[in-house]
Formats: sequence, C-alpha cells, structure tokens
Amino acid sequence: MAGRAESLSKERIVQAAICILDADGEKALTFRALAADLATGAGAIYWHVADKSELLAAATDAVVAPAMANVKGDGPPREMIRRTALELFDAIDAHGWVGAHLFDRPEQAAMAQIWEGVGKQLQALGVSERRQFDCASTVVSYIVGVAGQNAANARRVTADRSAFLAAVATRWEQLDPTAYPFLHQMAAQLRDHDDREQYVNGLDLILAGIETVG
Amino acid sequence: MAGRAESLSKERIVQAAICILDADGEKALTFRALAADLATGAGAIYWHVADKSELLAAATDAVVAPAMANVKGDGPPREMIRRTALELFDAIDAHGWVGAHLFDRPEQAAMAQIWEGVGKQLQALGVSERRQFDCASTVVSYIVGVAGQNAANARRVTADRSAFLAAVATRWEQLDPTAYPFLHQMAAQLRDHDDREQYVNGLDLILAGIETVG
DNA sequence: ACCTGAACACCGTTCAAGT
DNA sequence: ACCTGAACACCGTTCAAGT
Repeated sequence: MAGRAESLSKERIVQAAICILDADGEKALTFRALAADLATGAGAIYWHVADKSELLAAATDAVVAPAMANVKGDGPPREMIRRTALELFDAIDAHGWVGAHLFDRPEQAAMAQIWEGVGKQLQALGVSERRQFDCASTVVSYIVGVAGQNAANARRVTADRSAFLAAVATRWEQLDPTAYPFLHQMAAQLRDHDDREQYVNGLDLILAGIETVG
Repeated sequence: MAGRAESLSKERIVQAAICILDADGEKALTFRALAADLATGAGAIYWHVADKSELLAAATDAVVAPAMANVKGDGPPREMIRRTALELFDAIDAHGWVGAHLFDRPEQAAMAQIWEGVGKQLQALGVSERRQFDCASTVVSYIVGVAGQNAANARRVTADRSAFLAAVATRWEQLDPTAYPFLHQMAAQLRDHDDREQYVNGLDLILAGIETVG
C-alpha cells in the first residue's frame, strides 16, 4: 500500500521492529539494529516513539488487532470463543514475543480487544449479568496465560518447543518417584502432546464450568 | 541460621538477589549492585552462578518451594487445590518478579512442584486417568497465567495495582461504546474488584468444569 | 579454590547540530 | 519539523592477576 523507503513514520518503525522480533527475538531488537534497517540514525526513531516500551506495545497491538479482526461472521457462541482463542494462539505462536507484552500499558488496545471479543460471546452464551465479569476474566486469564508460556518458550535460545518439552519430560522422569509420582505418570504425555489441541481442551473445560455454574 | 558475612555461597547470593528484587524490582538487580551488597567484586559472583538467568531461576525456586511446602495436612481435594493456588498467589503477590521466571529453564524445580501439587489433588478428586494430563495442564496454566499478569503489574514503575486497574478502567470507559459495549459494562467492576477473590472464583469455575466433564 | 576489579562489548536514551 | 550521530551513563560477562 505505502511506498517503499518513504520518510520515517511510527508505522514503518513498528513494522521493522516486528521483522526483527520475528526473525531474531527480543534480544535482537535494539535501536541501533532498527536504525540500520531503516537506514537512519538511532536518535531519529525517538522522534516517532517515546521509548522501547512504547515500541513493543505498538508492535504487540499490531499483531493482535488483525488476529481479532479475523474472527468475523456468526456462529454458536461457544464456537466463536473457540475461534477467538485459536486465532490468538496462532498469532502468538507465530510471534512468540507478543505474549510477554500484552499487559505493558493501560492504554494498550490488545487486551481491550480480547476482553471485548470474549465478553460479547459470553453474553451470547447466556451468562447472567452478575457473573459476566468473573467468567470473562477467567477465560481471558487462561488465554493470555498460555500465551505467556508460549512467550517464555519463544525467548529461549533454542526456539524449538518440542525439544524443550522433551527436556522437561526427561527431568520429570529423573525426579524422585516417591516425591513426584504424578509427574512420572505424566512425563510421556508431556513429551508427546500437542500444545494447540491441549489448549482448546482446557478452554472447553472452562466453558463447561461456566455453563454448569451459570 | 547461618552466620553473617560468611564467605560467598550460591545461597547467600540468591538471598541477596531476592532482597534487591523485592525492594526495587528486576531492573535494579545488577551484578554490580549485588556485589556491593555482598561486599565483593562483581566477578566473584560468577564463581557461584553461571549467569543472570540461572540466578533468577534459583531465586524463583527459592520463593516457590516454601510456598508449596506450606500446603501441608489433609482436606477435601478441592480445598487442597484452592490452598495450593492461594499459597502461590500470595507468594507471587509478595514477590512480583517471580511470575516472569517460572518457565525459564527445563531443570527448574518450581513448575515441577506446582504440577505435582495440583496433579496429586486432581487424582484424589477422582479425575479419570486419561483426563488427568489435560485437567492438570488447564489448572496449572490458569494459576501461572494469573501469576504472569501479576508479574507484569509488578514490573511497572508505579507498582500500585489498583492505580493501574483504575487507569485501564478509565481507558475502557473512553472507548467507543458501540464498538466496545461489553467493556463499558465491565469498567466499574474492573476498577473495584478484588484480584485475589476473583482468582479463586476463576479456579472454582475450572474445577466445576473438571467435575462436570469428568 | 576462590576472590578482585579493570576491561570489553555492548545497551537505551539524550542532545547539540544540522537540513 | 524532522533527522544525524556522537556522547553519556549504564549493562552482563570475561579474565588476568592476586590470595
């Protein structure tokens, strides 16, 4: 849409930041690297963004907004919540750094969009007015909580999630079986499970609870 | 228990790190500040810990372990899970930086203790063997997810949580009411709610779901 | 074996100076 | 109004040198 190497703008800076974050992680996002990519001086960036925290918040919003906008159309509320949650899961899976910056600032748009998207569907589900806040809070906490774990995973040097899970599973198997009997039983499943599938299973559990207590 | 200014040890270093983290947050934990507190050189610390990441992991374990050990005695499984969750909530509330470092390393003890504590009680609750993994994962994700949000809050300059919530609530009220009707309804509750109470309400919702689907 | 502290290779951020 | 790039005040980490 926009031209190529146009003059600097917050939008161009944020897009360049997202490229660096996706390619090499949060450690690689420095003002010097960003300035080099944008063929400008490091100080120039400060004319458009206040500091690194604002830059990360803007990058996070720029990833979450289109993901939430993807949840269009109609459907049973339960299905819509599932779609919202999966859209976010995939967005954060593709941009692991996002999970760590969802709560950085009060004026951030990302959390507002997530809350609204979830809350709307809970109302459609028929959750009573006095329980909507607790229910929405629980679902949102779960969604962004898993996002945060994904983020921690993405921060790791070896971004290979299955390798990390395998290492944890091996660790669990090495623990004292009398002190950690449950973990010994779970180690194999931890190693082999599918994160995305398990994420939806957990969400369904919460929705079942909401419908039961409702 | 130990003497005062004994020779350096990993334990003493971790305790000093926890003091700094609690008092002034994660930004204040530098090897120079740590060395000054311990009356030694910055490089000396590296004899006992590999790097800053290991130091943070050890500090996290040192906070989580006693919290989990506090959950002693017997009781109905549901009550024991609640006690576990609240013990962790209070520990992370008192040491906000902990939430951000629960998943740093595969060999970390904290997550293993949380999984084992939750899983054991789910077994006692009668959750069928093939669903134990999903149920434990959901509960643990929720618990540490909320912990992560608390951590984000603790990272903020103004560590005053209610001030931050009030700022978010005001933001919600300023949003376009036709695009964000749900948030407009929720703003007042967001401003006034009790985090800890809502946390348990969410946990109860999940437990209700587990018992329903179970 | 353990500690010291200067040195190295970075950061985010500022700011005088330019256009 | 917007950009430049050197400078400032830091970091984590290393490592020769000490005891």
